[in-house]
Amino acid sequence: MDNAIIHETERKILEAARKVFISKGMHGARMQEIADEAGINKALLHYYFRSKDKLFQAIFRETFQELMPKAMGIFKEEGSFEDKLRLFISNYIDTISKNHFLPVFVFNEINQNPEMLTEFVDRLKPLQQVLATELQKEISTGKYRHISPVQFFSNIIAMTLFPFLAKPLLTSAFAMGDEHFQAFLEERKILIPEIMLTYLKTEK
Amino acid sequence: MDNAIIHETERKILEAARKVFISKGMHGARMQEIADEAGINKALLHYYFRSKDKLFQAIFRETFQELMPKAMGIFKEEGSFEDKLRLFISNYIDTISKNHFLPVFVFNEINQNPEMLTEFVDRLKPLQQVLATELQKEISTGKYRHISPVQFFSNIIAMTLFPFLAKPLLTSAFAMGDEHFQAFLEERKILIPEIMLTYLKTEK
DNA sequence: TCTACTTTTGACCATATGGTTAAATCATAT
DNA sequence: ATATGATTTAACCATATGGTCAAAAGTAGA
Repeated sequence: MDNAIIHETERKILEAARKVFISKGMHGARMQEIADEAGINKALLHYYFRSKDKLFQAIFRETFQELMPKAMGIFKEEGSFEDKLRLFISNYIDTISKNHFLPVFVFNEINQNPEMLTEFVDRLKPLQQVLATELQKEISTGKYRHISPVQFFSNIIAMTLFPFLAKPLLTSAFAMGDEHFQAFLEERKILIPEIMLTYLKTEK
Repeated sequence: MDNAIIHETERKILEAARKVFISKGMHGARMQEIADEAGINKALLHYYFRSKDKLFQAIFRETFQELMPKAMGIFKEEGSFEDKLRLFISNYIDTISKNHFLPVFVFNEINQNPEMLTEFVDRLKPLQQVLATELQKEISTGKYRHISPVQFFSNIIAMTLFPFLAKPLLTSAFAMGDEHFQAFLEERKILIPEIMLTYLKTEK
């Protein structure tokens, strides 16, 4: 068996595990269901990944990275802070749109097992750094009023991710169909930056 | 046994179940652990609540109500929209502060089992109604620029709840201790209304 | 005190579940 | 073709888990 096919099985497992773990969570997921979903024997799961826990770790690592905003690339480019912010939010909404359930899954698992984070803390710093620097640059030129990086970051991410976290609630409370929800997301690509930038550019 | 003591047992069970369910989730929770936590026999759980599912329903109903913002009271009072908004956000932050883990728990369980919502949809409408009416009133007098109720609602709730959903992430990424996190929350009681009101009051 | 009723418990059951193992199948190099 | 090593499977295993049951303990009225 050549490498392509070896990895084929592993890929099928990861794909299936991802699907099941994300929709049922670590505890709700069943090894048998993952095996069925992957179309293989349950023992094969243990052949490739020693235990449920190890398999889960693999999936969690993957999904955690996906959820982390890819801001570095954008903010290191040329261009105005405003344009970069708009692009970042728009991209982020598009990314998560392809995986509506990522935010709930990741936030839930993190809350149930915060130690998992230690592994990622270092990888979080650069992102936070870049954002803080860029923001500070604008503030110190007097273009924007002062706001701490945590507050700024929290507001942007909060407004961007919330629709996905609360999707069932929103669609049921506001009687939205799927198309309506999509339009709602599109509108937010404009609205979120508009809200934050209006605040930043208004004299206190 | 008089009523007070009868209900004592039931209360102990609900208290224990709440604690365990909220920290481990429906699937992660164990009936034995709930019994231990309540200091009673496991069979008693089934005597008072027929099954794990029934017990969970009881807890979920309770916690869901707690998470739902108590905006009705505030917005039906006299006073300016702005004051009511500020009061609402401040109260909401204080409420959830006493139960940091409520949002993750509720959002996660809803996502894993959205049918649970059907029971609550009706109870959601009045809140949504009141908020929409109050907001529309301000918009139509020209005081505020136009924004749809869903968008307004989403932004407020998003910014208010996000710190609780992402607490482990925020505290680790921004190296916050518990006191720092508390101060961060306090600051948001001012910041969130300020951001939204600045946006609403700025000409497009 | 005796009786009827509710509450509480220890022991138990059936099943689900993560994990193991030994054998079978497959691929490949000699 | 055959031996060697990797991959895959069916059958098992030990344990955890939700749930039941019959008996014990507690309560209260006659």
